[in-house]
Amino acid sequence: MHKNNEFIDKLRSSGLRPTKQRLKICDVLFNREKTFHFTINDLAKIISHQLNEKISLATVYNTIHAFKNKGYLKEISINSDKSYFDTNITNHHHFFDEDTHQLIDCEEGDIENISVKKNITGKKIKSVEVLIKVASDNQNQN
Amino acid sequence: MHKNNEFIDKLRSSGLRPTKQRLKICDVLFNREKTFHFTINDLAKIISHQLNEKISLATVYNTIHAFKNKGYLKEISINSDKSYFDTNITNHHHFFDEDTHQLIDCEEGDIENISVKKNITGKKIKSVEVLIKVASDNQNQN
DNA sequence: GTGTGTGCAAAAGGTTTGCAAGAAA
DNA sequence: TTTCTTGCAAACCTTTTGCACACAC
Repeated sequence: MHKNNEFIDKLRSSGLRPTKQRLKICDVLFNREKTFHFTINDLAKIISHQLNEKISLATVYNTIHAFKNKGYLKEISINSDKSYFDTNITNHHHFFDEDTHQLIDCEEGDIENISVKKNITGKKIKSVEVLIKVASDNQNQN
Repeated sequence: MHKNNEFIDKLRSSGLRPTKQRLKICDVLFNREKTFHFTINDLAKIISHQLNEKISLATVYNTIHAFKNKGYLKEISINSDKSYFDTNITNHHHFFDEDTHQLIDCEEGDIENISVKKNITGKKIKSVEVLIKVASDNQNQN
């Protein structure tokens, strides 16, 4: 919780009021060394079980969407029943482990730059995402 | 409906009984020139509104999953509230138009081969999918 | 005090499931 | 007749919404 003031500034500077709930979520998401991949459900579980705090699900959804809109989180394109988010907002790609349903960041250099040679008339490229699905050798393909 | 026998053989050969419903769905999906991208809802609408036939939603889900498992369809990785399927089962990538929610196939050559330089220990790469999100120039980014 | 944010419960939307009736082999 | 498939409704899960109350400023 030692980055609290940092979080308060961050929220204030983007027009979000630094409420208790938002600060708690900041603490879970951003007060860590490594990137964090999660679903809303993951996050809610961490808050309620691990931290024994109670934040309404609706508030978690609200906050995550607010953070995403402010650019503090990225949503990852995976075909899944739930949405996955990533605290790493740099341009990067992902491995998705089909056995464990875990995401792993690709680092720069793991994949060469993608050059897209086709244009859609009147449209601009907003993002290019690569998803590499992996599974144990003796697993049936998705 | 002139490919009916072909469909019957296809289904039989993969251990699926060629029922009226499955043949109708085959007709909608595979009796066309170009690739077809769709959601279950799209498909159900075509069947009920356009063709005025009645197939239970559960059966549509059943059939699409069976077809996917047999390799007749591909599911596309998009973060969306619904699942998108593709009748083009070759290795290829996609544009996703954020304005219209339409998918467009990338043809071979539109994107250079992706070389993945990282390995996940004990895991095998099952697929590499590229998703290029596009939108009108004056649109806010996703 | 004003405007935002929170929490709860209800609703919505997509997908899955259980089971009885029907069709294919 | 045996096995697979269908259809319906209910259940399930994630996500969204409406509204009263509480909190930040």
